[in-house]
Amino acid sequence: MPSNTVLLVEDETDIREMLTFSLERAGFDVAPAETAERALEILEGPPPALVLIDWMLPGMSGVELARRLRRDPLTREVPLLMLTARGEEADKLKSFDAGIDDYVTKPFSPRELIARIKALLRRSGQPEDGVLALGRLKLDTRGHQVAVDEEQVHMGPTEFRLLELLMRHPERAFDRGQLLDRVWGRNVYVEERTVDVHVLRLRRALSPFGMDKTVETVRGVGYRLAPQVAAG
Amino acid sequence: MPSNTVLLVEDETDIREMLTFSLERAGFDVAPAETAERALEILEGPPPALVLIDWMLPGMSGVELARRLRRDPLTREVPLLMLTARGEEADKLKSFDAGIDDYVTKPFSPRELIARIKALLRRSGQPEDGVLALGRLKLDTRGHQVAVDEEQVHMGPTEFRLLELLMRHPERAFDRGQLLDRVWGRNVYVEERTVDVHVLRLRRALSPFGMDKTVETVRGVGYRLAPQVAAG
DNA sequence: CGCCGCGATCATCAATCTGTCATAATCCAC
DNA sequence: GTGGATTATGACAGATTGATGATCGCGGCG
Repeated sequence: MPSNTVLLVEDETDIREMLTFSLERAGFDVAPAETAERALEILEGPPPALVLIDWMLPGMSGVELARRLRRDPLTREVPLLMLTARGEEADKLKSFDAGIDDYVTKPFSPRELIARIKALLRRSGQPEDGVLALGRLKLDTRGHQVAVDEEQVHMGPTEFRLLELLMRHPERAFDRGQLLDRVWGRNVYVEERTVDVHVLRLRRALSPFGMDKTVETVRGVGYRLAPQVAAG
Repeated sequence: MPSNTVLLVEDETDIREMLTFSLERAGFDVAPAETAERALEILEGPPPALVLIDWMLPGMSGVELARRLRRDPLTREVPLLMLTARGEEADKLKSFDAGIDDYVTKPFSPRELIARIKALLRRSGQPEDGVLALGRLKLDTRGHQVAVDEEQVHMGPTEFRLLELLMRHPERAFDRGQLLDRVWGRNVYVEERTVDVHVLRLRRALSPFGMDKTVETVRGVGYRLAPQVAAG
């Protein structure tokens, strides 16, 4: 992880201080800016891990600031989170149009905000929700549990995420690099062979149910869900 | 949405007191608020089972308050009932647009109001009598009592609310942040690890009945009700 | 006051999970 | 078949994460 800093752009002093407090409490370094202009100055330095922008700002608006960040190659990939008091569709659209990754509507709990930030940092990936069912396999993302024929299966967190990814893309084979990116996270340095070990562990967890062949090896490539399972 | 508390937002003192009386008589806990602003303050704590809002309020209007509640992830699912003096179509539409679940036109009889409230709670999956039953577990939201096989179980208030939340969402796993928001209330700065301690206390309270495994740990995530209990 | 019940933290211990190796198994092309 | 390449496995040491017991503080109540 590069710079653990969150650039916070918020003009209202109370909110800015409250957020600074919450963020630091959550282990982030905070670079507070009162205006978009000040934010741009700060951005002359090393890019932050994430930018948190209030929608309403004196001077340059939050949206305009967002647009600029997106135009600059140096900040193009920094996740943007918008704070807004209104939740109207137009605003949402405008924000996403400006390249916002997520937005939080006031009032929000600091905890919720932190959760969103972490989610964003973890990856600007797809949201997860619901029950994935494939053949005898059932994976509940909400309840964080896996079952074969209604019977609970225990596995570690990594194996869970691995299985989830595979079940979300049943027909597809992933090479180890892709698995590392999508299950472990982008900038995590882990030996590719480690994937093998976790696949093994996943297979072990499923084998008591005779489903150890659920995850197939694609020699020279990587792994995928077995076609008959994928077919459901 | 823990507790069988009704959040009542009504500026006219007479009506507010009358309603408070009726509601309590019907077995609800009541959190009265004179203004929308005050209501929002109350909503910093654990979410109520239902919100009853007067259409006309000084300051922020009832509709605006309703909109806010709908935007907030924590209150999005709480049933909303609007009180209005006028019954015009336009108003109705506006209310439903704001996410109101039902509305009652003044003048109304307390009996009718209570009936509507119960209907709403029933529809949103809450037991009319305030008793949640799951397997051997029985939790009375009105009497604030828990029983296993008809036998009383003693536990602290926090453990009670914790169990209530879990029983209301049997299939779901909550992370510590969510538990803090929903059981303790938002904007409450409490160490996440504190959740562990209360889970421990809840388990202790249940263990004399061999139900200490009722609350399961989901490693790396948080806690949930054990599936077999959830199914029961 | 001093006792109690309850709640929040902290320190510490225990359970599991993780990433890597080294080594055995397999597979494929020749 | 044989050899090199690719995977599967078992074993480990360290790192995380959860469980637990003890402690401190607060507000209610004799």
